[in-house]
Amino acid sequence: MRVEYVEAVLEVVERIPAGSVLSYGDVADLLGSGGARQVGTAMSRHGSAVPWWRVLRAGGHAPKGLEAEALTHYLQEGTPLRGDYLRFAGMGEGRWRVDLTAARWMPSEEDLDALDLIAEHLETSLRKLSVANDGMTE
DNA sequence: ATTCTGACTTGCT
DNA sequence: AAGCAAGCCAGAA
Repeated sequence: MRVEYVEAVLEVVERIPAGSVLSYGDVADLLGSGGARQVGTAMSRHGSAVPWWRVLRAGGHAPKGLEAEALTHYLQEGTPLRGDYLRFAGMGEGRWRVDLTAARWMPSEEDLDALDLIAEHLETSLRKLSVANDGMTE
């Protein structure tokens, strides 16, 4: 996975405001490159320095293995949740999910501009590399 | 080229 | 809610 891709993913995640979230697939769509799995891989390996809990599965479940820690962040940020999170909030246990329809980030116009810029930059740098590789192959 | 492996997704039981 | 199968995209062996 190219560093340009990882950086683009992280830039997008950093723009998600507290209390909002995006699914892995959402991020991939915004980038216009790769898929949900790629975003997941990038976050798994390089996401520790950004608000990683704001990117999660399409069904509203937090990233595998990080549910407890994610829940504390959701409670702090007031992220819309569904389920029995109240009862076990302290331990991060119980059945709960982020209410994606309510919590999904709706970027403002300027945010959209910034996101477009990120996607565009990513596209051009990836294109350059593929051209360079074609040259090598021949 | 083939197979396996993922912080994935969608549809169906 | 939980499990499964398929489809998905990329990297590694």
